[in-house]
Amino acid sequence: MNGLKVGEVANRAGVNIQTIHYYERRGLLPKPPRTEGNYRAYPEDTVLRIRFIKRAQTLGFTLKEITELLALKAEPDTQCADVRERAQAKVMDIEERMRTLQAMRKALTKLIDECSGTGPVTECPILEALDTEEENGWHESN
Amino acid sequence: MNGLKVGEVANRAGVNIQTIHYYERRGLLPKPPRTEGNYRAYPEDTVLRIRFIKRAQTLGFTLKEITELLALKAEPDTQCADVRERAQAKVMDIEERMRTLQAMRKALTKLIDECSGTGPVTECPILEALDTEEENGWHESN
DNA sequence: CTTGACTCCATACCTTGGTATAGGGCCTAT
DNA sequence: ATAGGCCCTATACCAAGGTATGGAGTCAAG
Repeated sequence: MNGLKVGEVANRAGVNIQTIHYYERRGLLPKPPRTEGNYRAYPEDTVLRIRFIKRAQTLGFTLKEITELLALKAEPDTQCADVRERAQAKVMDIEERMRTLQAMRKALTKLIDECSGTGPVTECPILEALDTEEENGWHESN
Repeated sequence: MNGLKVGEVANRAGVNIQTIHYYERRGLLPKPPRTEGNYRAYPEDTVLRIRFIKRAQTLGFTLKEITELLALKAEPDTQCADVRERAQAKVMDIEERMRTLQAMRKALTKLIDECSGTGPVTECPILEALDTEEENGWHESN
């Protein structure tokens, strides 16, 4: 009997079984052939495919995007530039999220600086800002 | 009849009605008194409270954390330092997320630089890296 | 008195990436 | 043949922050 059982794949790839089934449902893993007893019999390279998925996740790609990357990879007509484009779009996306976080951090540290950290909460500039704020540097020069 | 109806509050605060009910269920808004006909009759300051919540969200606080901030605010014994502490913790949290994004961006731009953007996808260094990568600068000096 | 706008409540649905559970079947060793 | 360890499917559940829907009640105007 050639092929790995799901638990074997899960062990080797370092994910759990449900995740593998989930990826199959999502279309990230092709449906493997079955044994007599209806067990999935995975080809060896399934482990590599799962690792690919996991690495792409650490780079910030969503499962939906990874599905697309895998499709590009499988398609022989794909140009390398197509992949590069996705990667560049993802960088833009990451930079956008970084800008949001920077704006948050800036606004927060400003409030923290204004707060002596002493006295009752009724005079806390942080809460006062949240109560009445009109303008706090969010909009210009974030 | 004193008190605002939920639709009025929603309009003034710029959120929708379901959100207000949701905040009430979550404990972010106190349960308002009811009219004869069982309509919620909100005090005026409910609008301010909702705006407080929305502003805190733009600073990165979750609804759970905002619930705590509101509790601190209501508690007369609270020291300003308590609030300041939350804000500082949130800054740490934001910085952690920024580091994650920076690591992603670094790894991605490295791959993009290695990719000429020409040729078939079978030779794409980006996909190759995802297939076989052992070490890509994620761990040291992120 | 009826229509339309508003409100009530409970419940389900959405996204993303899984995890958990129940009730069954398969396979191997003893 | 029976116990233990796998595996199967379907379904529900989790975080987070809402959004949507359905059926019923309320209220003011015409």
